[in-house]
Amino acid sequence: MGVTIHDVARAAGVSVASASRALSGRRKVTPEVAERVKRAAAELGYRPNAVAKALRDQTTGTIGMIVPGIGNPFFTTIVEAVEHQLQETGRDLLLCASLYTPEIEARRLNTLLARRVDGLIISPCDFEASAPAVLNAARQVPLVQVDRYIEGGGADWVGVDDDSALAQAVDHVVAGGARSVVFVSSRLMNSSARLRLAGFQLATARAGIVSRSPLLGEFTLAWGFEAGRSLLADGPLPDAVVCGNDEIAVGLLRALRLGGVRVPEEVAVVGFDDVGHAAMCDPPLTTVRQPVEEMAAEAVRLLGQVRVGEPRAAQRIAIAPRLVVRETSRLVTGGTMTGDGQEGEETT
Amino acid sequence: MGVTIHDVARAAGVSVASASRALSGRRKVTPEVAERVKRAAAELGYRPNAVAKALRDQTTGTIGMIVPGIGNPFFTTIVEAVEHQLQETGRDLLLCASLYTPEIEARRLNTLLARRVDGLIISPCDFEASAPAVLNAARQVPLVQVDRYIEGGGADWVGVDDDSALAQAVDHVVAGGARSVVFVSSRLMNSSARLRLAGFQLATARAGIVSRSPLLGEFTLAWGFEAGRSLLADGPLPDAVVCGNDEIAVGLLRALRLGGVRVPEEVAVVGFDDVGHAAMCDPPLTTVRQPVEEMAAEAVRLLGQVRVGEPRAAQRIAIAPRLVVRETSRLVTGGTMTGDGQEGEETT
DNA sequence: GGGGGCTTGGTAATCGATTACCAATGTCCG
DNA sequence: CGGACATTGGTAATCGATTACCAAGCCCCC
Repeated sequence: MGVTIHDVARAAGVSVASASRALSGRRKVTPEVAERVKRAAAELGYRPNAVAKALRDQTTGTIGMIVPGIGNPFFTTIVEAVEHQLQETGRDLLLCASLYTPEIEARRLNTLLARRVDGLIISPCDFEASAPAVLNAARQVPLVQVDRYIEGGGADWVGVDDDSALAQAVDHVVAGGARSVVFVSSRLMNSSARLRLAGFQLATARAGIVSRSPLLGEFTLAWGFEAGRSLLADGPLPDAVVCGNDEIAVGLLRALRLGGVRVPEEVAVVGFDDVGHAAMCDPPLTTVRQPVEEMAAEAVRLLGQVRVGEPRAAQRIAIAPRLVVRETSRLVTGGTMTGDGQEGEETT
Repeated sequence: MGVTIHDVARAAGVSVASASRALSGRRKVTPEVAERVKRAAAELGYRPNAVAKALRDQTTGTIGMIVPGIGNPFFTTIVEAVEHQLQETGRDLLLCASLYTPEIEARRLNTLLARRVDGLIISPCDFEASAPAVLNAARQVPLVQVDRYIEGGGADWVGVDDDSALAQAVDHVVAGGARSVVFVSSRLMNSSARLRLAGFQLATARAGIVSRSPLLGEFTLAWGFEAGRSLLADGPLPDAVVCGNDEIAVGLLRALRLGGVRVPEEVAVVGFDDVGHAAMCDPPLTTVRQPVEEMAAEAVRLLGQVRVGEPRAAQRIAIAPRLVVRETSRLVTGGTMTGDGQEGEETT
């Protein structure tokens, strides 16, 4: 604690200016001075104060990130990917959770702005309620939305191409012989839910398939389970169920299993995300893999392009995902695309 | 961007001192001045610069946290809990991942120290290699280890009581009739692996049980699967398998299922962590639940007690966990302790 | 030998908020 | 009415690193 560049300069017998120059190398100093300063710094254990540097330079080398919840494996994966990208450029991540609450989200935005982050990456929790705070923040600092976005298209966004995703999912089950397909997802509180439903409807229409009215609840295991039960109760089962995320799919699978329905023989099930437990549930889940690493890279890249106050059309980047076929859907192609993709990370 | 307290003072027609005082309320000003200043601040959209405040106050209101990986649900859960605790006191979390690599970990420690975090919470990735950097950091700033710790006991630690955990696991399967028990875990690279093995050995000895030699690999699904296969291959199966974490347990379950072994009828399986997918694998896993929220609260509390440079015996706080009985072990008690504990969080 | 130009070191301003210290004014009481 | 004391506002120092600006010294060539 507390050895400053003044101490280093004194120990080396030079001025603070020379010390700073010797250490940063931004202007030349005699080799001898450089040597003395560097040794003094090493001996004293000098560690430049990033706070002072930030104040002077008007840049903190810090990016703020806000996601609805870190308990959710999908967001976790994005956070991890973003952290990874930032490390490449020596920046650090200031992480916050909005707990799916617009008010908390707005507060977090404010503290991050007060901390003078160099940029913001956010997945706004609510399509409408998040809008004012997000737009306001975007006026102060480069801001990129990931996955979810706010209405109006006022800020840059990076996400998955939901149309492509749902088309792949629907085409896959149709190729497997399905003639009736149900979509089980979340109510339309956020952009993802909206886009996925739209993508599903587009894909089924194009495939000329009967799509029964979608079941919309929450992006949770519990809702998946409940939806599964109501499918069992409500008469003839569809040939396939496409889910808005993997949690729903897993809950649904469990309900079907308890109901004695065989998957994929009687009903095919497709999830969305391929994050966390999709590969290890039973049977392993066919799902659409979110291109998380690419999304993070793209978000960080975009962040570097935004110039605050310089009006510019908001960018929207949708990355095409890939369907990962496992065992909850019938394989029809000769060449399998089966992937496991479980990296097996260490725990505890 | 860039309205400072000087701007506010000028707009209100007072000095910066008065403006600061009116806004912070740390000294009295005439109601009239207070009113003028507050209105000016609101009109200009003044947002105090936290960087300048940090420089002046020598405190950033930021806690640094380093975990081996955020991809891992166990660490994610701790991060979430710590973030939650910090919010209570208005502090923010600067999050880093060491990627299970001591060198990266040391670098992250350095940048966090340079950013003058007010404290550090770390789960050191290596029992030995992490020690120098962690001890050095602990000399500069309050530091608390969570879950994993470094050799020598030189820094505070909060974690689970592994002896109690393993005793509960072993006693449970023994009560269910098991006479031979195998421990499948990670090689002893980190403290958790060491303590859990020790706890297991203590518990089996006390129960007078035959414990075959433990299988030690990694804390991964893949290793659990491999261990399960070798159990199947190596002759008579044990009555029960206790695992070092849930990933291992899930991998093992899958190997046993493929081998046609019924769980829990032929072999009982117990995991460790109860985080992520334990409740939703098939059959739902009996496991020891880590008291994550308590650990986080305790870590944050400890952080507040540490005074750097004030020599003090390192604290070690081991919180007793609770066994959550699900379906991979036989129930023997009349009153079941079955818990599900799946909160069902939103995704995407 | 002298002047132009280059190199290198030092002094002090800067970033923005806080606050120690001083000054001015008001209040109260003998 | 005068002095002691309380209250409130302002000025300037502070936190630590960077750098604009200035000055000194040196080289080179005419």
